[in-house]
Amino acid sequence: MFSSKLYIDINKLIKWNIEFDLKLTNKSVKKGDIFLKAGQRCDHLYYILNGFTRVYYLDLAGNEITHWFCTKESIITSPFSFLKQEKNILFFEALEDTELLLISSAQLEKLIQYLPKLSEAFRHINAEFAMVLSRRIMSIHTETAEERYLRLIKEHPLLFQKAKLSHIASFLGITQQSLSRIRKNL
Amino acid sequence: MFSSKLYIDINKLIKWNIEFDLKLTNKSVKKGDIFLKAGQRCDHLYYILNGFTRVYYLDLAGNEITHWFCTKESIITSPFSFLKQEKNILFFEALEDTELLLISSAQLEKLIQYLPKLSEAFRHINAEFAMVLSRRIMSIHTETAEERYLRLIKEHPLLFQKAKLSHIASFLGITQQSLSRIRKNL
DNA sequence: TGTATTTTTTACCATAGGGTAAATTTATTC
DNA sequence: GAATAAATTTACCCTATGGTAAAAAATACA
Repeated sequence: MFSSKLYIDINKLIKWNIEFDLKLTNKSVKKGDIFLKAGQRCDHLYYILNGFTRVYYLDLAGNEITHWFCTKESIITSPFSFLKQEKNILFFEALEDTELLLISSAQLEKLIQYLPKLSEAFRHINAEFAMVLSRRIMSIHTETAEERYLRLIKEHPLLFQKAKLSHIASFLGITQQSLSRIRKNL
Repeated sequence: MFSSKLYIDINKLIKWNIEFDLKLTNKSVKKGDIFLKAGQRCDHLYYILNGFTRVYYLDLAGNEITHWFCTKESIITSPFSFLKQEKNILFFEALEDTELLLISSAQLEKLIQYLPKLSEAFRHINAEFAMVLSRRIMSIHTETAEERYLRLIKEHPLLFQKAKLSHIASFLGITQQSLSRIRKNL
Protein backbone atom coordinates (compact mmCIF):
# COMPACT_ATOMS: atom_id res chain seq x y z
CA MET A 1 0.00 0.00 0.00
CA PHE A 2 2.50 2.63 1.10
CA SER A 3 5.58 0.69 0.44
CA SER A 4 5.69 -0.95 -2.94
CA LYS A 5 4.24 -4.20 -4.07
CA LEU A 6 6.44 -7.08 -4.91
CA TYR A 7 6.06 -7.96 -8.57
CA ILE A 8 6.26 -11.61 -7.61
CA ASP A 9 3.10 -13.38 -6.70
CA ILE A 10 2.72 -15.57 -3.68
CA ASN A 11 2.38 -18.80 -5.63
CA LYS A 12 5.63 -18.31 -7.46
CA LEU A 13 7.40 -17.52 -4.24
CA ILE A 14 6.04 -20.66 -2.61
CA LYS A 15 6.99 -22.70 -5.67
CA TRP A 16 10.55 -21.39 -5.59
CA ASN A 17 10.75 -22.02 -1.88
CA ILE A 18 10.25 -25.72 -2.57
CA GLU A 19 12.10 -25.90 -5.89
CA PHE A 20 15.29 -24.29 -4.61
CA ASP A 21 14.99 -25.61 -1.09
CA LEU A 22 15.17 -22.12 0.34
CA LYS A 23 13.64 -23.08 3.66
CA LEU A 24 11.76 -19.82 3.98
CA THR A 25 10.21 -19.34 7.39
CA ASN A 26 6.49 -18.83 7.88
CA LYS A 27 5.18 -16.77 10.72
CA SER A 28 1.64 -16.08 11.87
CA VAL A 29 0.93 -13.15 14.11
CA LYS A 30 -2.27 -12.08 15.82
CA LYS A 31 -3.92 -8.71 15.64
CA GLY A 32 -2.12 -6.40 18.02
CA ASP A 33 1.13 -8.37 18.05
CA ILE A 34 4.35 -6.47 17.69
CA PHE A 35 6.47 -8.88 15.73
CA LEU A 36 9.59 -6.77 15.54
CA LYS A 37 10.77 -4.30 18.13
CA ALA A 38 13.29 -1.48 18.06
CA GLY A 39 16.66 -2.74 19.19
CA GLN A 40 16.12 -6.20 17.68
CA ARG A 41 18.10 -6.91 14.54
CA CYS A 42 15.94 -6.99 11.44
CA ASP A 43 17.79 -9.39 9.17
CA HIS A 44 14.81 -10.50 7.12
CA LEU A 45 12.47 -9.20 4.52
CA TYR A 46 8.92 -9.75 5.76
CA TYR A 47 6.72 -10.66 2.86
CA ILE A 48 3.09 -10.22 3.86
CA LEU A 49 1.09 -13.16 2.59
CA ASN A 50 -2.05 -11.87 4.22
CA GLY A 51 -3.05 -9.21 6.69
CA PHE A 52 -2.26 -5.63 7.45
CA THR A 53 0.62 -4.10 9.35
CA ARG A 54 1.93 -0.84 10.62
CA VAL A 55 5.53 0.28 10.94
CA TYR A 56 6.27 2.89 13.55
CA TYR A 57 9.04 4.36 15.65
CA LEU A 58 9.25 6.47 18.79
CA ASP A 59 10.21 10.13 18.83
CA LEU A 60 12.27 11.62 21.65
CA ALA A 61 9.15 12.22 23.74
CA GLY A 62 8.16 8.58 23.31
CA ASN A 63 5.25 9.17 20.93
CA GLU A 64 4.59 6.52 18.32
CA ILE A 65 5.11 7.87 14.82
CA THR A 66 3.59 5.74 12.08
CA HIS A 67 6.16 5.47 9.33
CA TRP A 68 4.11 3.46 6.87
CA PHE A 69 1.38 0.90 6.49
CA CYS A 70 1.76 -2.39 4.62
CA THR A 71 -0.82 -4.57 2.96
CA LYS A 72 -0.61 -8.09 1.67
CA GLU A 73 1.76 -8.88 -1.18
CA SER A 74 4.16 -6.20 -0.12
CA ILE A 75 7.41 -6.33 1.75
CA ILE A 76 8.48 -4.69 4.95
CA THR A 77 11.89 -4.51 6.42
CA SER A 78 14.03 -2.14 8.41
CA PRO A 79 16.34 -0.97 5.64
CA PHE A 80 18.80 0.49 8.14
CA SER A 81 19.18 -2.85 9.82
CA PHE A 82 18.73 -5.21 6.86
CA LEU A 83 21.08 -3.42 4.48
CA LYS A 84 23.43 -1.62 6.80
CA GLN A 85 23.52 -3.65 9.98
CA GLU A 86 22.66 -0.48 11.84
CA LYS A 87 20.57 -0.59 14.96
CA ASN A 88 16.91 -1.06 14.13
CA ILE A 89 14.60 1.67 15.42
CA LEU A 90 11.37 0.40 13.87
CA PHE A 91 8.46 -1.53 15.38
CA PHE A 92 6.33 -3.82 13.21
CA GLU A 93 2.77 -4.21 14.44
CA ALA A 94 0.01 -6.41 13.05
CA LEU A 95 -3.21 -4.40 12.74
CA GLU A 96 -5.05 -7.61 11.89
CA ASP A 97 -4.13 -11.30 11.95
CA THR A 98 -1.22 -11.55 9.58
CA GLU A 99 0.69 -14.29 7.75
CA LEU A 100 4.31 -13.58 7.00
CA LEU A 101 7.01 -15.18 4.93
CA LEU A 102 10.49 -14.34 6.15
CA ILE A 103 13.39 -14.04 3.73
CA SER A 104 16.90 -13.66 5.09
CA SER A 105 19.57 -11.90 3.08
CA ALA A 106 21.29 -15.25 2.53
CA GLN A 107 18.04 -16.71 1.18
CA LEU A 108 17.56 -13.65 -0.99
CA GLU A 109 21.05 -14.04 -2.43
CA LYS A 110 20.40 -17.72 -3.11
CA LEU A 111 17.10 -16.93 -4.79
CA ILE A 112 18.74 -14.33 -6.98
CA GLN A 113 21.50 -16.78 -7.87
CA TYR A 114 18.94 -19.20 -9.22
CA LEU A 115 16.87 -16.50 -10.85
CA PRO A 116 19.13 -13.58 -11.75
CA LYS A 117 16.18 -11.80 -13.29
CA LEU A 118 14.85 -11.31 -9.79
CA SER A 119 17.59 -8.84 -9.12
CA GLU A 120 15.91 -6.62 -11.69
CA ALA A 121 12.57 -7.07 -9.96
CA PHE A 122 14.04 -6.02 -6.65
CA ARG A 123 15.75 -3.10 -8.29
CA HIS A 124 12.34 -1.97 -9.49
CA ILE A 125 10.75 -2.51 -6.11
CA ASN A 126 13.36 -0.29 -4.53
CA ALA A 127 12.95 2.32 -7.24
CA GLU A 128 9.20 2.32 -6.78
CA PHE A 129 9.57 2.62 -3.07
CA ALA A 130 11.83 5.62 -3.53
CA MET A 131 9.17 7.13 -5.78
CA VAL A 132 6.46 6.62 -3.18
CA LEU A 133 8.64 8.30 -0.56
CA SER A 134 9.53 11.10 -2.96
CA ARG A 135 5.86 11.78 -3.60
CA ARG A 136 5.20 11.80 0.11
CA ILE A 137 7.84 14.47 0.70
CA MET A 138 6.35 16.51 -2.12
CA SER A 139 2.95 16.15 -0.56
CA ILE A 140 4.25 17.34 2.81
CA HIS A 141 5.90 20.32 1.15
CA THR A 142 2.97 21.46 -0.98
CA GLU A 143 -0.23 20.36 0.73
CA THR A 144 -1.89 21.30 3.99
CA ALA A 145 -2.68 18.61 6.54
CA GLU A 146 -6.31 18.75 5.43
CA GLU A 147 -5.39 18.17 1.79
CA ARG A 148 -3.15 15.26 2.73
CA TYR A 149 -5.95 13.77 4.80
CA LEU A 150 -8.45 14.06 1.98
CA ARG A 151 -6.05 12.51 -0.48
CA LEU A 152 -5.37 9.64 1.90
CA ILE A 153 -9.09 8.92 2.21
CA LYS A 154 -9.43 9.00 -1.54
CA GLU A 155 -6.43 6.82 -2.30
CA HIS A 156 -6.69 4.40 0.61
CA PRO A 157 -10.25 4.31 1.91
CA LEU A 158 -9.78 0.84 3.42
CA LEU A 159 -7.04 2.14 5.67
CA PHE A 160 -9.65 3.92 7.75
CA GLN A 161 -11.31 0.65 8.61
CA LYS A 162 -8.09 -0.94 9.80
CA ALA A 163 -6.00 1.72 11.45
CA LYS A 164 -6.77 3.98 14.36
CA LEU A 165 -7.02 7.69 13.77
CA SER A 166 -4.03 8.21 16.00
CA HIS A 167 -1.99 5.98 13.66
CA ILE A 168 -3.17 7.94 10.68
CA ALA A 169 -2.55 11.30 12.33
CA SER A 170 1.11 10.56 12.99
CA PHE A 171 1.43 9.13 9.48
CA LEU A 172 0.15 12.48 8.19
CA GLY A 173 2.57 14.30 10.46
CA ILE A 174 0.01 15.88 12.79
CA THR A 175 -1.39 15.18 16.24
CA GLN A 176 -4.51 13.15 16.82
CA GLN A 177 -6.24 16.32 18.07
CA SER A 178 -5.44 18.21 14.89
CA LEU A 179 -6.78 15.37 12.78
CA SER A 180 -9.93 15.37 14.84
CA ARG A 181 -10.37 19.10 14.29
CA ILE A 182 -9.79 18.72 10.56
CA ARG A 183 -12.43 16.01 10.39
CA LYS A 184 -14.85 18.21 12.30
CA ASN A 185 -14.43 21.11 9.88
CA LEU A 186 -15.33 19.05 6.81
CA MET B 1 24.73 14.24 -1.42
CA PHE B 2 21.00 13.92 -0.93
CA SER B 3 20.38 11.28 -3.47
CA SER B 4 22.71 8.35 -3.24
CA LYS B 5 26.15 7.89 -4.62
CA LEU B 6 26.79 5.50 -7.42
CA TYR B 7 29.07 2.72 -6.24
CA ILE B 8 30.77 2.86 -9.63
CA ASP B 9 33.59 5.26 -10.10
CA ILE B 10 33.91 7.57 -13.04
CA ASN B 11 36.93 5.83 -14.51
CA LYS B 12 35.21 2.48 -14.68
CA LEU B 13 32.19 4.03 -16.28
CA ILE B 14 34.33 5.73 -18.91
CA LYS B 15 36.22 2.48 -19.51
CA TRP B 16 32.97 0.54 -20.03
CA ASN B 17 31.67 3.25 -22.29
CA ILE B 18 34.56 2.53 -24.66
CA GLU B 19 34.78 -1.24 -24.05
CA PHE B 20 31.11 -1.94 -24.73
CA ASP B 21 30.66 0.83 -27.27
CA LEU B 22 27.81 2.30 -25.26
CA LYS B 23 28.05 5.71 -26.91
CA LEU B 24 27.18 7.53 -23.71
CA THR B 25 26.53 11.22 -24.27
CA ASN B 26 28.52 13.91 -22.50
CA LYS B 27 26.95 17.21 -21.66
CA SER B 28 28.46 20.35 -20.16
CA VAL B 29 26.23 22.93 -18.60
CA LYS B 30 27.03 26.34 -17.19
CA LYS B 31 26.18 27.64 -13.77
CA GLY B 32 22.58 28.74 -13.80
CA ASP B 33 21.56 26.55 -16.73
CA ILE B 34 18.38 24.58 -16.43
CA PHE B 35 19.23 21.42 -18.31
CA LEU B 36 15.92 19.67 -17.87
CA LYS B 37 12.54 21.33 -17.62
CA ALA B 38 9.16 20.14 -16.42
CA GLY B 39 7.18 18.80 -19.36
CA GLN B 40 10.27 17.49 -21.13
CA ARG B 41 10.66 13.73 -21.07
CA CYS B 42 13.47 12.60 -18.82
CA ASP B 43 14.62 9.38 -20.44
CA HIS B 44 18.15 9.41 -19.11
CA LEU B 45 20.03 8.98 -15.92
CA TYR B 46 22.24 12.01 -15.44
CA TYR B 47 25.50 10.94 -13.90
CA ILE B 48 27.27 14.00 -12.49
CA LEU B 49 30.94 13.79 -13.39
CA ASN B 50 31.62 17.15 -11.81
CA GLY B 51 29.64 20.06 -10.45
CA PHE B 52 26.63 20.64 -8.31
CA THR B 53 22.96 20.62 -9.20
CA ARG B 54 19.55 21.26 -7.76
CA VAL B 55 16.29 19.46 -8.54
CA TYR B 56 13.13 21.45 -8.02
CA TYR B 57 9.48 21.62 -8.99
CA LEU B 58 6.76 24.23 -8.85
CA ASP B 59 3.87 24.20 -6.41
CA LEU B 60 0.40 25.37 -7.40
CA ALA B 61 1.27 28.97 -6.59
CA GLY B 62 4.33 28.74 -8.83
CA ASN B 63 6.92 28.69 -6.05
CA GLU B 64 10.07 26.69 -6.65
CA ILE B 65 10.37 23.81 -4.19
CA THR B 66 13.82 22.29 -3.98
CA HIS B 67 13.40 18.54 -4.00
CA TRP B 68 17.03 17.58 -3.59
CA PHE B 69 20.59 18.57 -4.28
CA CYS B 70 23.10 16.45 -6.15
CA THR B 71 26.88 16.42 -6.00
CA LYS B 72 29.42 14.78 -8.26
CA GLU B 73 29.47 11.02 -8.57
CA SER B 74 25.78 10.76 -7.96
CA ILE B 75 22.87 10.24 -10.31
CA ILE B 76 19.82 12.34 -10.93
CA THR B 77 16.78 11.44 -12.90
CA SER B 78 13.08 12.03 -12.85
CA PRO B 79 11.94 8.61 -11.64
CA PHE B 80 8.35 9.28 -12.66
CA SER B 81 9.44 9.92 -16.21
CA PHE B 82 12.40 7.56 -16.49
CA LEU B 83 10.72 4.52 -15.00
CA LYS B 84 7.07 5.16 -15.64
CA GLN B 85 6.90 7.30 -18.75
CA GLU B 86 4.81 9.73 -16.76
CA LYS B 87 5.00 13.44 -17.41
CA ASN B 88 8.08 14.92 -15.82
CA ILE B 89 7.46 17.71 -13.32
CA LEU B 90 11.06 18.27 -12.24
CA PHE B 91 13.57 20.94 -13.22
CA PHE B 92 17.31 20.22 -13.12
CA GLU B 93 19.43 23.28 -12.50
CA ALA B 94 23.22 23.55 -12.44
CA LEU B 95 24.31 25.53 -9.38
CA GLU B 96 27.85 25.55 -10.73
CA ASP B 97 29.45 24.56 -14.03
CA THR B 98 28.61 20.89 -14.35
CA GLU B 99 29.74 17.94 -16.48
CA LEU B 100 27.17 15.24 -17.07
CA LEU B 101 27.19 11.77 -18.53
CA LEU B 102 23.82 10.74 -19.89
CA ILE B 103 22.69 7.12 -19.74
CA SER B 104 19.52 6.12 -21.53
CA SER B 105 17.47 3.18 -20.35
CA ALA B 106 18.58 1.25 -23.46
CA GLN B 107 22.21 1.96 -22.60
CA LEU B 108 21.59 0.96 -19.01
CA GLU B 109 20.08 -2.34 -20.12
CA LYS B 110 23.03 -2.97 -22.41
CA LEU B 111 25.49 -2.17 -19.66
CA ILE B 112 23.71 -4.53 -17.28
CA GLN B 113 23.71 -7.24 -19.96
CA TYR B 114 27.48 -7.07 -20.16
CA LEU B 115 27.92 -6.70 -16.42
CA PRO B 116 25.00 -8.40 -14.66
CA LYS B 117 26.58 -7.58 -11.32
CA LEU B 118 25.69 -3.98 -11.99
CA SER B 119 22.07 -4.78 -11.51
CA GLU B 120 22.92 -5.44 -7.89
CA ALA B 121 24.74 -2.14 -7.66
CA PHE B 122 21.72 -0.29 -8.97
CA ARG B 123 19.47 -2.24 -6.66
CA HIS B 124 21.58 -0.96 -3.78
CA ILE B 125 21.57 2.58 -5.11
CA ASN B 126 17.80 2.54 -5.16
CA ALA B 127 17.62 1.02 -1.70
CA GLU B 128 19.97 3.65 -0.35
CA PHE B 129 17.98 6.38 -1.99
CA ALA B 130 14.84 5.05 -0.34
CA MET B 131 16.66 5.10 2.98
CA VAL B 132 17.71 8.71 2.51
CA LEU B 133 14.14 9.66 1.72
CA SER B 134 12.84 7.61 4.64
CA ARG B 135 15.18 9.43 6.99
CA ARG B 136 14.05 12.74 5.60
CA ILE B 137 10.41 11.97 6.30
CA MET B 138 11.36 10.93 9.83
CA SER B 139 13.23 14.17 10.26
CA ILE B 140 10.21 16.19 9.08
CA HIS B 141 7.98 14.30 11.50
CA THR B 142 10.18 14.56 14.58
CA GLU B 143 12.30 17.69 14.26
CA THR B 144 11.48 21.38 14.20
CA ALA B 145 12.59 23.49 11.25
CA GLU B 146 15.42 24.83 13.39
CA GLU B 147 16.66 21.35 14.22
CA ARG B 148 16.51 20.32 10.59
CA TYR B 149 18.44 23.44 9.64
CA LEU B 150 21.16 22.77 12.22
CA ARG B 151 21.50 19.19 11.11
CA LEU B 152 21.78 20.25 7.49
CA ILE B 153 24.60 22.66 8.33
CA LYS B 154 26.36 19.94 10.28
CA GLU B 155 25.96 17.22 7.66
CA HIS B 156 26.37 19.33 4.54
CA PRO B 157 28.28 22.50 5.37
CA LEU B 158 29.45 22.92 1.77
CA LEU B 159 25.89 23.20 0.59
CA PHE B 160 25.70 26.65 2.12
CA GLN B 161 28.45 27.89 -0.15
CA LYS B 162 26.76 26.64 -3.27
CA ALA B 163 23.02 27.04 -2.84
CA LYS B 164 20.96 30.11 -2.08
CA LEU B 165 19.14 30.31 1.22
CA SER B 166 15.85 30.31 -0.64
CA HIS B 167 16.79 26.95 -2.18
CA ILE B 168 17.66 25.58 1.22
CA ALA B 169 14.51 26.96 2.84
CA SER B 170 12.21 25.17 0.42
CA PHE B 171 14.32 22.02 0.78
CA LEU B 172 13.69 22.24 4.52
CA GLY B 173 10.01 22.82 3.89
CA ILE B 174 9.81 26.39 5.15
CA THR B 175 9.76 29.86 3.61
CA GLN B 176 12.84 31.93 3.07
CA GLN B 177 11.57 34.36 5.71
CA SER B 178 11.22 31.64 8.30
CA LEU B 179 14.72 30.42 7.60
CA SER B 180 15.99 33.94 7.99
CA ARG B 181 14.24 34.26 11.33
CA ILE B 182 15.68 30.95 12.49
CA ARG B 183 19.18 32.07 11.54
CA LYS B 184 18.67 35.31 13.42
CA ASN B 185 17.64 33.55 16.63
CA LEU B 186 20.77 31.39 16.80
C1' DT C 1 -26.35 -5.54 30.40
C1' DG C 2 -23.34 -2.92 33.08
C1' DT C 3 -18.46 -1.69 33.89
C1' DA C 4 -13.88 -0.78 32.56
C1' DT C 5 -10.88 0.53 29.05
C1' DT C 6 -9.64 2.54 24.91
C1' DT C 7 -10.35 5.80 21.36
C1' DT C 8 -11.91 10.06 19.75
C1' DT C 9 -13.46 14.64 20.30
C1' DT C 10 -13.64 19.11 22.31
C1' DA C 11 -11.87 23.27 24.50
C1' DC C 12 -8.53 26.22 25.98
C1' DC C 13 -4.35 28.87 25.19
C1' DA C 14 0.52 28.88 23.24
C1' DT C 15 3.62 29.02 19.34
C1' DA C 16 5.95 27.94 15.01
C1' DG C 17 5.75 29.22 10.76
C1' DG C 18 3.14 31.67 6.67
C1' DG C 19 1.95 35.94 3.79
C1' DT C 20 2.72 40.52 2.42
C1' DA C 21 5.57 44.28 1.97
C1' DA C 22 9.38 47.01 2.60
C1' DA C 23 14.28 47.70 4.00
C1' DT C 24 18.79 46.23 3.76
C1' DT C 25 22.62 43.84 2.17
C1' DT C 26 25.15 41.57 -1.46
C1' DA C 27 26.24 40.64 -6.17
C1' DT C 28 26.34 41.99 -11.00
C1' DT C 29 26.99 44.88 -14.82
C1' DC C 30 28.13 48.71 -17.60
C1' DG D 1 32.66 52.61 -8.76
C1' DA D 2 27.94 54.09 -9.61
C1' DA D 3 23.75 51.96 -11.01
C1' DT D 4 20.96 48.07 -11.22
C1' DA D 5 19.39 43.75 -9.97
C1' DA D 6 19.21 39.92 -6.90
C1' DA D 7 19.33 37.89 -2.39
C1' DT D 8 18.42 38.27 2.34
C1' DT D 9 16.53 40.21 6.36
C1' DT D 10 13.16 42.52 9.05
C1' DA D 11 8.56 43.74 10.63
C1' DC D 12 3.90 43.32 10.83
C1' DC D 13 -0.15 40.51 11.66
C1' DC D 14 -2.44 35.99 10.76
C1' DT D 15 -3.38 31.04 10.83
C1' DA D 16 -2.54 26.20 11.28
C1' DT D 17 -1.12 23.14 14.36
C1' DG D 18 0.73 21.80 19.10
C1' DG D 19 0.17 20.82 24.18
C1' DT D 20 -2.54 19.91 28.09
C1' DA D 21 -6.56 18.34 30.07
C1' DA D 22 -11.04 16.89 30.33
C1' DA D 23 -15.42 15.15 28.21
C1' DA D 24 -17.71 12.10 25.23
C1' DA D 25 -18.10 8.14 22.47
C1' DA D 26 -16.94 3.63 21.17
C1' DT D 27 -15.22 -0.81 22.22
C1' DA D 28 -14.04 -4.71 24.99
C1' DC D 29 -14.99 -7.44 28.80
C1' DA D 30 -17.01 -9.94 32.46
